[in-house]
Amino acid sequence: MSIKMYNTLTRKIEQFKPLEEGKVKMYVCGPTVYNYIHIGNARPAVVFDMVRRYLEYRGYDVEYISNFTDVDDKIIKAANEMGEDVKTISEKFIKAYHEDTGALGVKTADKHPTVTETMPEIISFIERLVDKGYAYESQGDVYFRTRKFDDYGKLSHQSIDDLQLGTRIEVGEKKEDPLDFVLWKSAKPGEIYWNSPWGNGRPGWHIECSAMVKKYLGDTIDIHAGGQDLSFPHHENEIAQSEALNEKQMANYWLHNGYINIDNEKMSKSLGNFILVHDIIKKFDPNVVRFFIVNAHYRSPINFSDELLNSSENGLERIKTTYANLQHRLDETANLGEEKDKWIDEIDSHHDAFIKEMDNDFNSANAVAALFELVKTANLYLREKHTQKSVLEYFLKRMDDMAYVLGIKLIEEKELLDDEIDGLIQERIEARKNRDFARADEIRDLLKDRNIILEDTPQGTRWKRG
RNA sequence: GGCGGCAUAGCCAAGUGGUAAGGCAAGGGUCUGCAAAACCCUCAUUCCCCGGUUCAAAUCCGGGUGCCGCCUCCA
Repeated sequence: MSIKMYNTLTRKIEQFKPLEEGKVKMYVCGPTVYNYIHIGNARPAVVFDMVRRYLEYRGYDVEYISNFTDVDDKIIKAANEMGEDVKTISEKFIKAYHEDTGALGVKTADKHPTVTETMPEIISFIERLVDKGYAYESQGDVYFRTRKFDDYGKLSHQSIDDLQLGTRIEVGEKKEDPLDFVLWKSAKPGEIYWNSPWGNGRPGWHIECSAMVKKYLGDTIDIHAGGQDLSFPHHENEIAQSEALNEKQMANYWLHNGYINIDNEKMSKSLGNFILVHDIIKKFDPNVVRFFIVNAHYRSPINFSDELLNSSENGLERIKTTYANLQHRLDETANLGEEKDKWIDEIDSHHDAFIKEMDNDFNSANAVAALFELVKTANLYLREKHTQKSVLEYFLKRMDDMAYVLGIKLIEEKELLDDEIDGLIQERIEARKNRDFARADEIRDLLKDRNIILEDTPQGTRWKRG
């Protein structure tokens, strides 16, 4: 068994073969940090974090890099509007990005390079493109000679001549050709700038990723990923820059995630239909948001609404309840010594299904279905009169494994109950023993008002937060 | 004008040639002191429409309809 993934470059699902056995070099385009991220920005962070987790789970050593664009027109604009400097703004939103994605269970990358700290490499990258004739200086700007790069359009499968027919490509007086794109922008008065061989200015948008990939991962990497809207022009331009300079394929596999929609339309800043992660996690457990995202295939568009989130919340609750029930039962169970039995085989079959689905282009929708099947099996097992510790532990282990890959948490931090509540629970247990059900129900209602839900099981009473 | 995606139950969503996963919601039942949780049963003779290929199509081919996206900053 091996992992397959859809490669935008070939438009096919391909067997994954890393450059180096057992290792994966992966780069994911990160955000421009001029605002809090919205759910649409969060999707690539979440789904490629899941890809990373899965590759690691399958034994790969993954080197994972994701950038922050911390200098850019939009940040300059935001800085001017807020009366702050660029650095203050970018630092603020880098911090916010880590908080928001962290809440969604996204692991920190091995390195989150910024444009500002990669400046020497960016400038040298551009210089070498100029030396090779792929770029030219024009009144303090530097442009890439798009037509000189023969493979231009290979990722988005656009013919360079069809692009010209589009009416939206700006001509620009400084360009030799309307298709040329900027590598270095000269600074306007008052703007933040760096010194360069072409005067004071700052990098264009695309060059940073080319420089960072080269610096941290090398000329050719295994996986380059990002949102679908980056495939053109961003990734196309990255390919042009990197392959023109390095004369090697930039990435073997290009992965792109689908959009998040609101009412079937792409969530975007310009439409104003975006929901900030910052805000939604005040309303829903971020764990629910994560579960919602991984519940669909990463390439499918997904609609986003409170109603759908509620549905996910209920589904996740079911999984968590089973997990808690397994743990509760574990405390009451001795190991009888019997080892191999049909339950173990059942667990294995669901785990195998999970692996098979994830192997197939990270089909987490089906992988979640496998998790639900495991939950169902666990619930059946929990109805047995006699359970074995080793089997319960194996259920928990496999649930842990799946939850790890999906990046969801199955366990709440159980804060300690205060003495009063604990006393009430004890009192109720006594009352039930004495068949004083009126008092028992009274206590249950009392606790319910305090958001403590009681469940009586043959193995005793357990509680959870509502 | 070019390139691409999608259309499956009340809702979400897999499935890309072998006879419709999974979840949410809903209804009925079992268990329970009552609940909760769980379990069982029911819930698409059918996959946007029309043709075609095939022993066999939601899946392949042709045509049509509708929605969405990229070609401009965008995850």
